[in-house]
Amino acid sequence: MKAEKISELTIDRLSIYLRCLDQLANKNIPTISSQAMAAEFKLNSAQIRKDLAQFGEFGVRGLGYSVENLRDCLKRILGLNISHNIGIIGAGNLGTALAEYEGFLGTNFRAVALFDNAAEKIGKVTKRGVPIYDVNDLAVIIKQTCIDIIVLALPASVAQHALDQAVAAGIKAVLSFAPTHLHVPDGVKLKTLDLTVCFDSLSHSLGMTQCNSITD
Amino acid sequence: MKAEKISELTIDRLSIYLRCLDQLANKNIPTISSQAMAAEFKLNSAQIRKDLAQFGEFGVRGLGYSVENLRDCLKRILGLNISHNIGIIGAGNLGTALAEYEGFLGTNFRAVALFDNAAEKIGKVTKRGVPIYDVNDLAVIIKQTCIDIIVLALPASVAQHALDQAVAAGIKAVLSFAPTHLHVPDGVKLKTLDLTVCFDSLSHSLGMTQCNSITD
DNA sequence: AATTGTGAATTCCTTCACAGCC
DNA sequence: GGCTGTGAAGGAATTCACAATT
Repeated sequence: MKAEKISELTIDRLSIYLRCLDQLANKNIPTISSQAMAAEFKLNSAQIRKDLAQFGEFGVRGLGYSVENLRDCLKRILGLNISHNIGIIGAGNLGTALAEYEGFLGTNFRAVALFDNAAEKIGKVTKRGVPIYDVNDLAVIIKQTCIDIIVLALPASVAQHALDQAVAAGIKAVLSFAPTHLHVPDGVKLKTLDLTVCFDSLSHSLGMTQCNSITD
Repeated sequence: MKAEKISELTIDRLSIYLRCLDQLANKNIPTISSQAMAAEFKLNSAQIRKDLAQFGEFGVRGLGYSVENLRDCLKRILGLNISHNIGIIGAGNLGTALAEYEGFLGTNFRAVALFDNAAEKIGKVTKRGVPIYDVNDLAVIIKQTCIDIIVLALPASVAQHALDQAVAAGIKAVLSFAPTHLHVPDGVKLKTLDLTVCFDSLSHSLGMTQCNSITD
């Protein structure tokens, strides 16, 4: 195991590998080689080995990897051995949908709070029982309910302000859906899922196919 | 302008540049240099120039770029001169939220249809009036309503099947929220927004800060 | 004088290929 | 024999630095 800085791309792939291993475990496959895994899930075997090797020597030469063991190791590396409570700022359509998101079921992520500034929303709960708090109480609720991940599901214009409040309250991990560039201090991890960029990119690809016929 | 293959990263940045230019246009700034733009929006000026240069010579040496002109050019490159109708497969929390997504307002993307297989949902409309169709009628509705972009907002287990149906109906651009690897034929553009990977990555970053104190 | 567009340099990521090990 | 872990090679993306241009 090296002390080098590990790239974001590697971390994202660990999550993919873990998903693959979960499927293998469900099929009661005890052991798998990087090549077999690469073939089954359309990956590159060298990359799997390189990625894993950055965290230790999990494999056995001549045999491959123990599915169960590797799964446990990846879970620990990804911090999935402990539960995470998620707070979502912005109780609009997207924020509420995320609070109810079925994809959290069976994982150890749990949406425990929504925050908004609209008086008519504050105090209510979602269908599944996630309470909506006043965003002014952000810091208090974060502490009370042990929130360690904040999701920003609000307009770009107010995203930085909400982010600053979350950071001031001690939050170190943020997922933003706001289509804008945000600034965070060192030590705070920010991921941005920019739907505008996604759709623009799809729009571009559609234009490409047209250009072939128009020859502009 | 070169005929080289343009990277996805470049396209995604064009979308960012366009957003910046929109802001500059709002401030009635007629002209901007790559350096000024880089400084204002925390970008790299050389990268801006390289990205743009792949599509033509939009700037004037000594002066910079015309905000209005560059904006129009980027819109055309990104295919934003024409409107796009979006169909969303999966009328669950996420799918419905996307159909109502405020971020589409003021753009030329419009969610025009939801698809589901749950009898109790089919035939209804969302608050903003997006109709929910039977997913079996996918091909017909795609043609009728001129849908050119499909969003997959359904469980991983059924995503590939739905995708295949959309592709069979002639769809060339797909955004998937399903946390699974999907296969598309050549000529079809697929973007995957994997929330599982995002949260796992955030979880990992939280673990890192702990390691500093525990020194494991 | 100022700024673009771009070759060269650099950094980062992926893939290859094989020594070392089981 | 088969597979891992890894140095080396190859490729891709970013950044530098400057000649060309207005």
